[in-house]
This record gives sequence, structure tokens and C-alpha cells, in this order.
Amino acid sequence: MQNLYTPDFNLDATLNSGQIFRYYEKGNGYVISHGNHIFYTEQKGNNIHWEGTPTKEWLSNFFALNKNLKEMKKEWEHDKNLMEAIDKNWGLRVLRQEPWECTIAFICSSQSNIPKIKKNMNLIAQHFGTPKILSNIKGYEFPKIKSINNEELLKKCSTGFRAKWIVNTSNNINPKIYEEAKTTTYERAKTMLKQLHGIGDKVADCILLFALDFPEAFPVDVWVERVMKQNYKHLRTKKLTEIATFARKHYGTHAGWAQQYLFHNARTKR
DNA sequence: ATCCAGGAATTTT
DNA sequence: AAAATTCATGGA
Repeated sequence: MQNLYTPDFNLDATLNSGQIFRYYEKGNGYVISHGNHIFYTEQKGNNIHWEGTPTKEWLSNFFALNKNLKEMKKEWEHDKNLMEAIDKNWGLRVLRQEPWECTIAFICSSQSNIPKIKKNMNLIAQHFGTPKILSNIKGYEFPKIKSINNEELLKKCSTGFRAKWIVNTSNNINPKIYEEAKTTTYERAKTMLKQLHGIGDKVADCILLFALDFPEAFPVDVWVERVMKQNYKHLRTKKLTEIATFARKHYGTHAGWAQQYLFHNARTKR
């Protein structure tokens, strides 16, 4: 296995915080399928070991190792509740995903839950994607853009009423949308994504944050809504978009990372 | 404005 | 054990 130095990194918290869905536990680590890549990885202290298709460069980018968590934490020191969430899950990182897979995952996420999204994504990869087997590591490449276009088959993936959104988006998406979105402003990129079927404010923010390098995007789902309203009483009467706007100002350029800590902490505590 | 779509997970009774 | 509720988008 190859080795990668990963300071301030928590593989368990990162994978289990509802960002990616095609992975399973194996041995002391995980088998992860994402985009075209399949690999096994496990963490030992400040290093991860891995084997599979990715290069070291791809993995470093995927795990967003260039981001400085200690600096982010400093910017958020005024927020006591966030400090608690961070300390409990130190090393949780926002991954840099392959945008198409991320798009489909979060269209599936609407009115759903993490175990079910995992089921949807694994079935979609099995039905529409290509199997990839590296000795004892088994996974699927995620189907290419435009190829997820059979509504009947999508319904067999338990996607329910989202099946037609996926077909519609798959057929109508401009493959260059991601490159274009990356080079424009947060607001404009969000507007572009929301043209697609099944993508509203929350799903758009997830794609911006998890795949398009907009760390300020602050997706507000019920968990985050609850925790924000609890921590900031003046938000109790506000709408979701107002909460998101407040949070982007309040937490700054990496508000989305703060969101990821708040979300994971809210879901795992008790 | 309000209701519903499909469905596993979660919470309440 | 069984019943009610959860959950984000778009269309009626």
C-alpha cells in the first residue's frame, strides 16, 4: 500500500458526514468508489495508506489536504457551539468530489436520508455504470454524464419521484456547466445549477460546496436549520435562505466547512 | 397557499 | 408492535 501524510485529517468523520455515499467498511478501513476511481484506504494516525486507481495528487485533492483547518478554526473562535462541534470531530474535511456524481447524489437526497441515498447511488452505479475489480477491491465506476437516462431503471434504484428529475437533468445538462460555474461568482453559479430539474437552493449549495470549490456555500437542511435556530435566537422567525445568508457572513469564506461540522455534530450527538 | 409524489429511517404512541 | 412523522423539490 502507498502512504500519504495527512495532518489534521479524520477519515471516519469525513466519510460518515453525509458527503459521499458509495463506500463501505472493510478490514480496518474503507473501500471507496467515486467517479472513475476505486480504492481501499485506512488511516493510521497522521497518515493514510491506500491502494487502487488514484494517484497521490488525486487523493490529496479529493481529501482537500491543502486547506488549513487550524486557520479556519481561528476565524470561528467567536462561535462557542461551533468550537464544540469541531473539537469532537477534528479533522473532518469537505471533500472535492467529481461534480456529476455529486449532482446525482444530491438530487437523490431531496426529501430523503443518508442510508437511502447510499442505496440509490449504489444501485445507480450497478445498473448504469461499469464494474471495476482490482484483486480484492470491488466497485463501480459512476455512469458518465448523459447515460443515466432510463426512468424505469431509475425507479428500480428506489429513486421514486426523483427518477424523472434525474432523466431530465441527464438529458439536458450542458457538460461544460461545471467548468463555467467554477469560474464565475457564487450567486451566478448557483443560478446556473438551479436551472436543472431537481435542484433547488439546498441541493445547489451542496453541489457548490462539495464539488465546485465554493467553500462559502452553506446548505441548510433541517438539521442545520435546527442547530442554527438554537444557537441564534434571532433566526427563529427567518426563512432558510436568510439563515444561509446570515451564516455565509457570520462564518466567512469557509462557511460551508462550518456547516459540515454543525451538521455532523447534530446528527451524531446524543 | 396547500397538498402530494416514493420510501427507508426515525420517532412517537 | 404498530402507527405517525421525517425529509427538499416541483407540479397540480
